[in-house]
Amino acid sequence: MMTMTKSIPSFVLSTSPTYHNHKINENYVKTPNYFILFRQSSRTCTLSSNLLPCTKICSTSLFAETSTLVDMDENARICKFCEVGDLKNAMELLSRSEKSELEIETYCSILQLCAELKSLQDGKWVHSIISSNGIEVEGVLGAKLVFMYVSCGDLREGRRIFDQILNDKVFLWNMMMSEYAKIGNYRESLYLYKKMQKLGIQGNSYTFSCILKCLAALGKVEDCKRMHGYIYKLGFGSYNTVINSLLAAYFKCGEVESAYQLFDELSNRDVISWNSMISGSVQNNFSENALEYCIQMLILGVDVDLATLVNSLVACANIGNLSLGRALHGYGLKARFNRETMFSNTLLDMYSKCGNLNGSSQVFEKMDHTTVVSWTSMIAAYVREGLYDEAISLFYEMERKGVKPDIYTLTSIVHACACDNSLDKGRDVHNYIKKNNIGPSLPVSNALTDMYAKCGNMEEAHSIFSQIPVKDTVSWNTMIGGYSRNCLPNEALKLFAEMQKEKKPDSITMACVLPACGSLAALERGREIHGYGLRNGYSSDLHVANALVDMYVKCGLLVLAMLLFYMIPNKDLISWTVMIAGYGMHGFGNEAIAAFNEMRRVGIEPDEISFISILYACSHSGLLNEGKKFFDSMTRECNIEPKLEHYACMVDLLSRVGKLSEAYRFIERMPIKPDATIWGALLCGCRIHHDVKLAEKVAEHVFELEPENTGYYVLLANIYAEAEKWEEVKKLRERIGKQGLKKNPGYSWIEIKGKATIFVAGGTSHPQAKRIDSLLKKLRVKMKDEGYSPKLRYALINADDVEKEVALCGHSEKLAMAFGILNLPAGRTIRVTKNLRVCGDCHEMAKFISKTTKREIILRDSNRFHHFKDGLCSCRGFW
DNA sequence: TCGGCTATCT
Repeated sequence: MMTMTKSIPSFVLSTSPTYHNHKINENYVKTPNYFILFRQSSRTCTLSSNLLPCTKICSTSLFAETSTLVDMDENARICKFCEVGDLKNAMELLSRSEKSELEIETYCSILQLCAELKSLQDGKWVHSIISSNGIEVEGVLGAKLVFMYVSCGDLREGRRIFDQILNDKVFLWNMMMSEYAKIGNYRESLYLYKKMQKLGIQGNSYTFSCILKCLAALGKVEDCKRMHGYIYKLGFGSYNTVINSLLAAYFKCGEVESAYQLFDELSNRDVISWNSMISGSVQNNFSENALEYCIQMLILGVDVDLATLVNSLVACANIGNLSLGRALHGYGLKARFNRETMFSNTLLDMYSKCGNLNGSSQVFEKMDHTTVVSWTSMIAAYVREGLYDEAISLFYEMERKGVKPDIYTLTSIVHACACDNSLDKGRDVHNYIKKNNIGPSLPVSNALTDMYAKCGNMEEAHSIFSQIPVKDTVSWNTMIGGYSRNCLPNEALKLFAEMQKEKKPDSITMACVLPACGSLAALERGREIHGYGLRNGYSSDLHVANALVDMYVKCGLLVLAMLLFYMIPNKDLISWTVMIAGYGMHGFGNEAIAAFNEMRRVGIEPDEISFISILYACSHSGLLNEGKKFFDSMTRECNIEPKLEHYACMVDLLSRVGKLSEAYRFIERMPIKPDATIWGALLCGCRIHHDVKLAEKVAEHVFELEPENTGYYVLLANIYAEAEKWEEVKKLRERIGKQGLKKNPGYSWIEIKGKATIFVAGGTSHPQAKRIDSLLKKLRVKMKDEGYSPKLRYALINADDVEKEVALCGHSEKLAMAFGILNLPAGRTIRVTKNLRVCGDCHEMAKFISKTTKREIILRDSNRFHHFKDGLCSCRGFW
């Protein structure tokens, strides 16, 4: 029954001798050579499917003598099956064997095979046989069982046995520790290390590599340093693997200096050490240093491997060093690394990040083997250049070529749609994802949330967001930022509060939520968030610093904003733009100009947005000539084509200073079609300068372009009212009524003790309504006594003067100011925010209140800030 | 060791 059907297979001879005695050696290699050899050979020789000829395990070379093996015992036969990887027969034989005949070695042998084949089921079966045979689980057998369970992925059961057997094998301890490290349970790994020390088991180089990795992952810098000393004390200082792990640990912890010092003192550097320096520097944003190490390697003639080139190319990409990137490209070609897909992929990405799309395309086209990474990188390259359509068509081309997109591809392509602001294309991709049953993954869901938010569809964005089972920081940030960006600041703040219960906000969260505080003028909330940032070290982040300056500007604390601005060490274009706009909003045109010039002096070139800021600042301070000069310098010096926003600023500027016909001509000569805001700016000027005739002409343009915007009808109505053309006011009201339009209601709010109270015009529902009313009446009387006359024209009602006064008294900004006086301690600044522009009568009254109550009033309207102090306003009439 | 998603300004 046991016959040998073929001649002796040669592969058996190459079997590793260590295999047979089942010694667990310390440095166990997961896929031993014999196994690979076996697999390769098995293609050329067929073995008897049933039973194999066996021999005493150790005498492999005497296979020929064993053609008749009837006398072989069960143990040897099982081991022989194991040796050739035939688990099925080995298991069968094991099940049939008498328990008294089986040796520990045999169990070990079969458990080893189970581990190699990762067959948990068979392993468990062997375990149950061992138990039912009454074999005590200890020593070598225990270790083997642990090894089997851990190898098959059942760490829990492995650990249970590990704890039972009280072993002193370093290998097994190392294995347990590294398994815990693999699943990210670094604490358990460290716990085992401590236990091991207590038992007096000396670690080896593997132990230290693993422990360093865990310490680094947990950010335990001091422990890493202690370990550093300990390693040298124990004499592991000459082990490259240990020292390289130490280098990696220092880099992981951000201890760049310690890593550099260690490397400097290192006499025995191998290529891994060098590569660690390069990749560690890159990880810590020291790409320049990384490239220096790379160059040193080349100079010293150290062998450069793929990792060296890949990491160095990443460094080139990070700092945009195209020339060195090209040189490394050349080096890689000579060394024939261009066959390595990873080399080409990195290269492709490097060219793109250095702004050389052509280079990317060339690399991509020359590649013999493209992978999904190559395609994704190419797609990202197009997105980087703003070529969204190209990116999207490349995505579908890749699809047609049968390359399956992964989550990187999908996030990239969804991002492309987001940048393209194209809801339709985004939906297509979303549908593609749904149709292809690509399970929702966190990054893709985040990207989809972002895409819908960027396309302005917050309902869809929220729907995706709410369906994410376990949200990460990015999910929350995306949603909060989406609300901020889409003018839903209350939703942003609400979600931020919700987030705090589940996830720790990071610096990006701050940058996402601060604009919401700014737009609500929610100073208290903004301050709280600022404090949170200070406590967590986020406020030194440039994005956060910029967002803070902007928030304080919009909450009316210009001085604080300035202070923070000047404390930013590395101001970027956005820092300057925020500050320039801030000066502008608060009526400090000359300061804005000084800042703009200073920005250019320090070498930061303005972009179109900073030009909007400076033009806006000029118009709000009535600086006509300066504004004209900036407008001219846009094209002449900076090569920036003025857009609608810039023209709007210029029309605004001309109109405010009373150059209405010049503004009209300016609009007529515009090379692009003026929109409603352009004509609206002129209409506003007509009101300031009481030009009814021109206003009527301009208004028709506005109504044609934006018939649904009630603000413009109200503006014209005001112009008529101020000219006391009550008939026209009435006609206009009818026109609004006929079109079913409703006037955008004016409301103002004031924050007291972190709580915002909102007032609407004529509102009487507030618990303090009576007190507010009587305070306003008293102030009105006092105003008249001191020679102020109410600006009755702003009442927009054709009624007698008393009625008009009553109507004016109920304006929301007055109610909010009065509420502030009644509820804030004496001398405290009153900060009121209004959704529309401040009314002229309210403006007058605010001046008076600031004088008579000796209070500073800071009123933010939809257009700018008004600082009232001692009866004067900072806007000096330019509003 | 390569590629992705979140942030500041009119």
